Amino acid sequence: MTKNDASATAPVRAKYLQIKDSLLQDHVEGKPAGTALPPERVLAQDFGVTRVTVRRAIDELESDGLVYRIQGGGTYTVGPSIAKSLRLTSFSEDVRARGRTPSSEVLEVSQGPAGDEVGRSLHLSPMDTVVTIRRLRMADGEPMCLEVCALPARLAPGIEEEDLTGSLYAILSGRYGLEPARAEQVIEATVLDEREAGMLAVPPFSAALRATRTSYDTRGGPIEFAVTTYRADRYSLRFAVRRD
Amino acid sequence: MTKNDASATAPVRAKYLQIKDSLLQDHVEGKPAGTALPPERVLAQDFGVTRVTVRRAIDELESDGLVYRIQGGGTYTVGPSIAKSLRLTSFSEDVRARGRTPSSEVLEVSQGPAGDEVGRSLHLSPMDTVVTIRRLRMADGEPMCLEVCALPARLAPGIEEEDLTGSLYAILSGRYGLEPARAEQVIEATVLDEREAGMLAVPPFSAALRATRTSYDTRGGPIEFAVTTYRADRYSLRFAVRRD
DNA sequence: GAGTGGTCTAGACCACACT
DNA sequence: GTGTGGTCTAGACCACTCC
Repeated sequence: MTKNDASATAPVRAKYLQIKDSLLQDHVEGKPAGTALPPERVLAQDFGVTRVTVRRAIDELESDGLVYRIQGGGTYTVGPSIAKSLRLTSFSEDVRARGRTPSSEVLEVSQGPAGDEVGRSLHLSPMDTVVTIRRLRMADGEPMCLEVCALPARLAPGIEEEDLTGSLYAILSGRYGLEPARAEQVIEATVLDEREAGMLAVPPFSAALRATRTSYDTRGGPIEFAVTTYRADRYSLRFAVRRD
Repeated sequence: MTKNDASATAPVRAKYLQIKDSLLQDHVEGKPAGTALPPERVLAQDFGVTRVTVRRAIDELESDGLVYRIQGGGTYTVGPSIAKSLRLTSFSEDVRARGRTPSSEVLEVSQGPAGDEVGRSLHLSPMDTVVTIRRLRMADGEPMCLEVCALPARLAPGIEEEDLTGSLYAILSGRYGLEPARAEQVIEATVLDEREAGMLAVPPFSAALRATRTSYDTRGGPIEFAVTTYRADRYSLRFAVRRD
């Protein structure tokens, strides 16, 4: 038996994550802003763990921007309006989390040399081969963003034959054992040209958010370089920051 | 004596933060990407602390996007190109951190009713009085962003008489004892109108990043609602995300 | 198997808020 | 003073990587 009582085959889920989920359900979700959580010492007793473990769970909630702590005062909920945190999620996951249905139109799948920028980002030589996938991504059939994604061809041989209308992360994980673990991301503002605006069904020269992301797998190697252009009228980035 | 050997008057700096700084200096800054840090157990011995404390320091570096960990493998630097994290910083601090000199032109200081959006954000009634400060902010004399900031008049009486060309956070902290501790922030893309573009010295209809921020002090109350419009050609947001 | 990071325990003391 | 969150210790075992 493992240290957790999860069923034999299920992967072990850390206690602090279980406690996080439990706190989320019992003391955060649906609560008005400013609702106090029970003291850490009480929670520790309730859950039968040490205070360190409870704190770990609350650390997670805090960095998700869901609660805040006041030293000597207590821990309080932030309220229902502020939610979405900065996790590495795929477009498909993102859209589903908002209760909508993701779909994609594949505009282009090609192979070719990485070139300068992509090569540098993926730790490849500019002449190494990458697979480039260009997609228009939609939520409930409404265009949301344009995505151009480059993968080292060596890491995902034969990916051109896959159904690329769904989650790329699911394919990378399922077929190639590549698990995205972290990413570096740059967010910029840009103006759409006529072609882009047409595909996104907005007036030309509309504003857009551009996210340029390099994803790394659990072993630390780069596996994806993607540039995603989001409609400014449908997408914004919301997060909590702390001062320290 | 306190638990730290800091000089008597200096505020105590937590060990894990001291260790973070030390690691930053000795094993991160200036190191090529992929450089391994010493094992946590070794660092613990070197610093004369437990492994938990060392881990805490490395947790910070990791959430700053400066290093990444591979279970069973080690801890490695991300490299020099990726840096800036998501801390709550003022424009002045931000610009200085980039080695440039901040300045501001105060365009307007006024008092009036909060109105709907501002009132809601600051937990005030729409009729409560707020001080509105509109500034053009510059780095080395070059216009970088337009900022409109609203404060509850009750919290900062007489702030109109202060010199507002510098850091607002410094005034809030120094004169009013208000210490911003956390904030909620929304990032959007927008297009500048002629007036805004003129002030920022860019062509009309250029793209811009708009950050809408509500800041809270250490006691949990909202103290500032600010909308900042950044030139897209001078500002981008760079950060690391994890999958979990 | 040896070494690494990931999680957890059972305490302790400090700093701060509230009354 | 009492209660809260913030930091720290000195261990332990687990999961994973690399050889």
